[in-house]
Amino acid sequence: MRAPKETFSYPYPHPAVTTDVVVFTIRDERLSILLVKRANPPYQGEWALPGGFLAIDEDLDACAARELREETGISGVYLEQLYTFGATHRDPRERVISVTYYALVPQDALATPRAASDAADVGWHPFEKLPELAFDHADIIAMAHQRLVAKLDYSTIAFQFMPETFTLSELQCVYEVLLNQSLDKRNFRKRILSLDLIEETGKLRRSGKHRPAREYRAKHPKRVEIIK
Amino acid sequence: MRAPKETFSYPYPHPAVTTDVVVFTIRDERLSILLVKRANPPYQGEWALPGGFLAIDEDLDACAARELREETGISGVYLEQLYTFGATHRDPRERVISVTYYALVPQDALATPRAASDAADVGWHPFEKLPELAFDHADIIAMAHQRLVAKLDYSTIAFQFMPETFTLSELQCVYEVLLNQSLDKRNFRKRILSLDLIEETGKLRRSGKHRPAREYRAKHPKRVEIIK
DNA sequence: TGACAAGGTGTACGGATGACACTATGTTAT
DNA sequence: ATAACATAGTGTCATCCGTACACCTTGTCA
Repeated sequence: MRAPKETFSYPYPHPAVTTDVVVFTIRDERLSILLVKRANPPYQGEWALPGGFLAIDEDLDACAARELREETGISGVYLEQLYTFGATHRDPRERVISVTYYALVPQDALATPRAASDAADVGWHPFEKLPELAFDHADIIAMAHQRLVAKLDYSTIAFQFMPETFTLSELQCVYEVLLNQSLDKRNFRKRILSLDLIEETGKLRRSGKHRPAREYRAKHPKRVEIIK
Repeated sequence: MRAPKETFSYPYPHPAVTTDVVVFTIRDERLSILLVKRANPPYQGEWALPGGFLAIDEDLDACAARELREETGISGVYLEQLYTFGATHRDPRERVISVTYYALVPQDALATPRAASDAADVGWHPFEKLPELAFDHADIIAMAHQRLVAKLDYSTIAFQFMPETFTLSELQCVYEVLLNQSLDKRNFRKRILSLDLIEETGKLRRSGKHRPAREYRAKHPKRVEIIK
């Protein structure tokens, strides 16, 4: 991919810059994170966040989106810059600054992730039992989780986990998983509906041997608003 | 400072990494920002945020603290990473990724900033009437301000503007300036005291021809806590 | 047609929030 | 000495918001 033997020189040392992405989704009523198994050293064979080096003419956001797409096949999802990690020896090869992002993938995401060239494997891992991770990626995940949970309180970020249409029970389940506590059904519905962010599709969603539920959709599916 | 003629080569292009710092304080009951006038191109003679290139063996936080100290003489203040700006042509010289920070300086800060070698001038500018700024520094300031105001609501960050001892009226003034609205004196005192974060020094602060005020100090001056 | 399982609905209490006005005290000028 | 001044300091009440709580509805399936 890169021209061999060519080198790039600077009058003083430059660090490498990467982006890494913490990809969250909710699967089987558990918060899960997408990890790739590294095909190459360092940390060969260990699980890590999807990510990679910034191209010299590429915006940071574009790099995160590209790496996500290339390494996992996921695109078009909510993606937000998280924090920049730059401890001096976080990568054994050279000085690497990692601009980290987190992404939220709707539950249904067709994308069963596919492994890319530099990944031996790709897969979802429940947040509650993550494997050992390469680099400082465990720290990055911890910070992403903290940010995600904090944002539940004052934004509509949870909607980014929902498919195009969903039921109130499904939405409640997302909140319960993220907050790790059960919520009162009536209070939940009252609060959500008072936000005026969703509307009925008019259809019913049937699943299982019980009364079907009303189907809703977000009025502005891509928008994350600050509330209260 | 750097050895001349030495060069550093890499098999693929690396961006430069800088840190830039938005330094806030409150002066004369106005939110103000510390700017340096650039002594060298690009943007020579224009106002910019203090900041500079990351040393190859230096942590990001350390770089921000060092640049702040070198360019303005300020140290030992609250410093938090804000966001990383990396648009492809934000610096005309080469590709530059800026990891930005914001700092809060107590009102009394002895440090009348002194201009450093690569700055023609240093000075405080009221947030409400900033000059034209170099690079994308106006965007950085806008984001820092947004973050600061948001944090007022759910943390004790405002205390970082206070000197070691202060009166409740002075503290209220800080909140009023930051929120850009006046607050009810009784409700403000009730709320602040209920947080159990400050204690009386036992002394009185006299200023002007009127009743002296009780003096307080923060119980944990360096700590910023999340509240509510 | 009856058991099942989740869907869907309203009220009442308690704590927190916000509005509001007067007295206290040291300083300064006369 | 004392009176005017300017900021310090204090409590109550009404309203709103968050929370706790239980039963009927409706489609499915045996």
